[in-house]
Amino acid sequence: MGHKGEALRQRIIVAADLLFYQRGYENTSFSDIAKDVGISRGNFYYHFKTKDEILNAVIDTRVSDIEQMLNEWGKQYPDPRQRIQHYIDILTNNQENIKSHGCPIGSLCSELAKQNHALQQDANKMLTVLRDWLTVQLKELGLGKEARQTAMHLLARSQGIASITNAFEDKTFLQQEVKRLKQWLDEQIQ
Amino acid sequence: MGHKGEALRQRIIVAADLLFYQRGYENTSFSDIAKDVGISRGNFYYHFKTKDEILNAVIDTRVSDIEQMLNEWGKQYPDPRQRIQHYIDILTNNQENIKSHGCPIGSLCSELAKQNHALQQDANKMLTVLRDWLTVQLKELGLGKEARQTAMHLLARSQGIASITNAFEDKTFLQQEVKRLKQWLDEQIQ
DNA sequence: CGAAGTTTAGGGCAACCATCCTATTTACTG
DNA sequence: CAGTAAATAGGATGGTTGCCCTAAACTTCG
Repeated sequence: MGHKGEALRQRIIVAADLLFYQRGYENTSFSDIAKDVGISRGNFYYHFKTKDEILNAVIDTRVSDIEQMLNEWGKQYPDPRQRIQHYIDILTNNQENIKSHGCPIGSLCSELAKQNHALQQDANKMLTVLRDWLTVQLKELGLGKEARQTAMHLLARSQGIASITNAFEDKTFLQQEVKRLKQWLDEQIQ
Repeated sequence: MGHKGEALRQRIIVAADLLFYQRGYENTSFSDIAKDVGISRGNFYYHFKTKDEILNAVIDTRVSDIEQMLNEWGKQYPDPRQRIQHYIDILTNNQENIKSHGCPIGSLCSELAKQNHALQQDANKMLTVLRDWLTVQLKELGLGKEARQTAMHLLARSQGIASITNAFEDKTFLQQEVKRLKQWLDEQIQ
């Protein structure tokens, strides 16, 4: 297989990723993606034989993007405290998108759960990667058995903030909640 | 208009409500609802001319159900503290459904937001009714200007708990978080 | 160059969906 | 009981979707 096909494959994944986020998975058609990439449906089908296949590719990409980001933070920031703060800052850094489309992880998991989709478990990997990473960070900060539970709590808080920010289209709320969440974090790890 | 039609109309709304919750709005067809009610599509169309129309009816029903519930609590429980605890208990009381289908309010708002649906604002009413009611309760408990912000925080926490419970299909997590949320509430209003 | 493999385009198909339409049955009223 | 209105059934329609198929164009390499 030539590398030209591989490059196009990547472009398709990027376009699909964005559309799935903005419009949802079911609400995005092959034609929508093909149009965005600027190719024909036939060509699209050459690269991805089913819709599940491209969803799978999008999820895989997202998971490894997350893993890479967390890895990066591990190298850049020696203090787990700092790393977790960067996790929370994801909310602030993406507030415009969150306001318009919610959390890309949470909204996808929610949609797939509703259709009992076969790839629901794969989508959950986006969450478990974050959960496990947060657990490690919290343990490094001296938390014991409760680290995992606290990590889950952090996930839930983030999801809640994204949901309400999206529903009310209110970035101010997001900012308030981020501040509150950071205060709470400081109290947990002194 | 006879009252027979009105009764069927109600049955349609109930069936649609449930299906929208379990499968999502877009993922539910006229035929699905008609089949559940046990009527033909033609009859269905006699009662609701468009899909938006039935969504509208479902939202209206949900909103007034919520209002009625809150009203009831107002009469039954003299202490706002108690009332808010009942709000939190909604999570526990519906944990099985939340595990399988998420929060009926949050997941609908999220879906409609993704499609830029005309009724998104109407769906938000389910949230604003709760927010405003929580604000009143918190003010009665002595909170001032921060009452509204705290109410929003409560909404977000609930949404987050529902999202993660649904994604991980983990009722234990829901129970842990409810406990935590009640502890937090106690700290806010002493 | 020329053959074999890779990539692209786009027409076609069966299924599904929201909606429309018409015909029939049922309920109500004078 | 007759006639009008309400209610029900289900076929028809036009649009969209995921997916299939075939032919053409392009790449690669002996």
